[in-house]
Amino acid sequence: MLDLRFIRENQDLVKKALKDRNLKLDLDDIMRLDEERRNYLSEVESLRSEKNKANDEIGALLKAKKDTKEKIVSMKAISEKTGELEDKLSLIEKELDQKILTIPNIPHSSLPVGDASNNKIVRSWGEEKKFDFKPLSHTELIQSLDIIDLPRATKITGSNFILYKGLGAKLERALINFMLDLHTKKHGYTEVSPPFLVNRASMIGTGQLPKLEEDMYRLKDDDLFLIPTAEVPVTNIFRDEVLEEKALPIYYTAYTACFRREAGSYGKDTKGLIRVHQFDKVEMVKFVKPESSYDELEKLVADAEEILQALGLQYRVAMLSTQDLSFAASKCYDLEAYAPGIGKWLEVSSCSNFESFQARRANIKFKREGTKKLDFVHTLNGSGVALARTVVAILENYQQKDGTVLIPEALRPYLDGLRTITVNP
RNA sequence: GGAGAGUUGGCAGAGUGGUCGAAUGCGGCGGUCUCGAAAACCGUUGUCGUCGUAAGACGAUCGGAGGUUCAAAUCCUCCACUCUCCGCCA
Repeated sequence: MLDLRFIRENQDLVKKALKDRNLKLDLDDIMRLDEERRNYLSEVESLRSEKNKANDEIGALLKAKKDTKEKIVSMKAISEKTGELEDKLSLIEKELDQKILTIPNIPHSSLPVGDASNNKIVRSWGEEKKFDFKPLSHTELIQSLDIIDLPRATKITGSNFILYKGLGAKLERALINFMLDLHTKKHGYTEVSPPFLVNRASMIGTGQLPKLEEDMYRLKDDDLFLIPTAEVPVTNIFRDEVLEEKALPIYYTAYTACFRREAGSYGKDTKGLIRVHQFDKVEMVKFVKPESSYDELEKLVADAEEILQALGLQYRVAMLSTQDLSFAASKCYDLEAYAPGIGKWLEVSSCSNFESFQARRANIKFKREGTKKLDFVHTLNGSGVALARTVVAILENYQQKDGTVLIPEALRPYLDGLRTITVNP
């Protein structure tokens, strides 16, 4: 969330952000509410002050063994009046708190303004694979190789779930290990393995709630949520904590399954592995000082890109436009790998700087050395990378004329040196 | 799942209805002493908010949310978490 005082003092900036994001949100209404709140607050606070004084006086009278009757009567009156105003104030505060949580982050000034068609391709890597045969789509490949069984996954759970089999399952595990190894050994991340279920406070902390509740799997009896991304548990590691300046930056990487209801997206990418309710992902999360967060974003993107490069997958990097940017982010790059079988660019990574937006919600601060000052950290995260779609890209890019799939060299050490995916026995 | 005990400032730990934002100890910071350091002594030491140019004044905060009361760290209810015992269990 944004700081209320910041909003108050920078209303034009916030209004521009809302406009650039194409959001209809009545900021004036929120500002009116804030003014009302502050008016009530002053009144309540001065009454409380009176009340505190009266209370002290009663204490003094009691100690001196004098009569307190009169004082108690007058304090009762103050108390009643205070109570009434406090009730009104708390209603206003509740409404205001809710509304503030619906204000998105301010897009960074470098972003293209407009809808997704304005996303800017900032660079590309690799070349389109040439085939001397007609490349198959991943849906055909997983069937013929018998490495992923979608009908049975649907039987077990429902549509858009995945059952990996044999080399399919091994490929998945190899990818996870390969990515974690690269990030921990080469990029300086510490591996963490967090819970896959989180509470409401964590979901609010990273910004999934209150806005996206219907997109989340929720366990009603416990009011817990299945994580849509490791970003949620990992960022919340430091919720309500004050970090030491010298501890920053902190780099974490985590493998988790990710669960998404994808409510309202029926009919879109419903076949195959592109849009599924559960997928594996290796995520990178950073906690950094504000002054370095944009440099850290570039490094984060490079870390994700290196995964795709090592896998030999053609990809491009898109800087998201203001309307394509997620609620909590101020700047985001998407990595899109090319899938020649279906002829599509697949979003396999999303790397964002949230500045202090999440840190403010989750209350993650750090103490600057030599000062008493507490500052919010900046948080970033990026997929490094998301798996189901990466599997699609690998299968479609590395397929051979005989219907087998070559295994990218970087993965072979994780697959006992195996070179090719052939039909599952 | 059942029974019991807890949750207080950076930490330890007192406080069971009224000058309690909270004793005391440790730690941190500043100072005295010292060539320097240690020890000792003195002082200081949370966070958030409102008003204010500022100095500052005031308010909130004793796990969270409600309630009782003129008044709550203290009493009551619910919830979360921690510990002990029992049950179940990968």
